[in-house]
Amino acid sequence: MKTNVARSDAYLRQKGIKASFQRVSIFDYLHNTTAHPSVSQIFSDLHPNIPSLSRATVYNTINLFVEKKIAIPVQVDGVEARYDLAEPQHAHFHCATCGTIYDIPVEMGHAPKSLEGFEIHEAQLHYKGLCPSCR
Amino acid sequence: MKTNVARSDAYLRQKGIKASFQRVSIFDYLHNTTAHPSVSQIFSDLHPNIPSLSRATVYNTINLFVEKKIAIPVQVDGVEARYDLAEPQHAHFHCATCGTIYDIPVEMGHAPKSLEGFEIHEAQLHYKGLCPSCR
DNA sequence: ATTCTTGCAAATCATTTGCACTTTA
DNA sequence: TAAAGTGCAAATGATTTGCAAGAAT
Repeated sequence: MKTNVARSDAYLRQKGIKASFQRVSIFDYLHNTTAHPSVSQIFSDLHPNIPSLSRATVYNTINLFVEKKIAIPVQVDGVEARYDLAEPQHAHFHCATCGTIYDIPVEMGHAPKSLEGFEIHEAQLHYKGLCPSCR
Repeated sequence: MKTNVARSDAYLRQKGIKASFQRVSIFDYLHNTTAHPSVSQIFSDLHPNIPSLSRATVYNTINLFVEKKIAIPVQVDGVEARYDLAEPQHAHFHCATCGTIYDIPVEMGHAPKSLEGFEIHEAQLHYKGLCPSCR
């Protein structure tokens, strides 16, 4: 996985976020994984390289990213939240056996007519079942 | 709200669940609300009528219901889970302002072709935004 | 009588917060 | 050097668990 700190740095600044080393590292990490990691996973993976890193900072950063619409929380029915970069609209498939979350491209249909009168900000489509390797 | 304890009782038994007073009460409660309550809400609402009720029992019962596919957790991006009876397929709309979760009837489309090879057990469609009263 | 359920309290786990210290613009 | 970010430890809140007492079959 090639990281591009300079680009991440610029991207964050453009989003109005001060680009600290920790933030760039976390952004870069999210950019280079398809694992939809939890805060714990992010922390565990980055901690060896950034020994001073604290969980609180990961939480701070992730919450900031979500606020700025850079990342979105992926709801799985476990306890801890998992995160994805806010990329083009796609669905998620959560494998009940291995826990992997797959990105599924979809053509997001029009909202159902029953939603007239509502102002939709976000839509999430979430599947659960068995992935090809686990079935 | 008319409750029908006898019917709830029979329904639970048919699902292979021993129909204790607490379980029937909780099932009945879920049956008579559209609020998609959290465990805390269920507890607070039932506790006055069932003073001995404990939170642990509500958790036990809800988890049992989810296991038996009688109820489903509705993922909102807050902290606590909220629950819905597993009724015919519908989407949820979560109002960012008032927190209400609306049931939205939808014609669940066919799964995207990118999901070939996956075995789908559940699909959830979740909207977030402003409801008619809050926009 | 045996088995399952309940209720309480303590334990756990994810997340947030307060505050002193450090970094950065 | 003022403002913002970080890290630690303690606090909070939701959920789970261990276990003794109670209810059901």
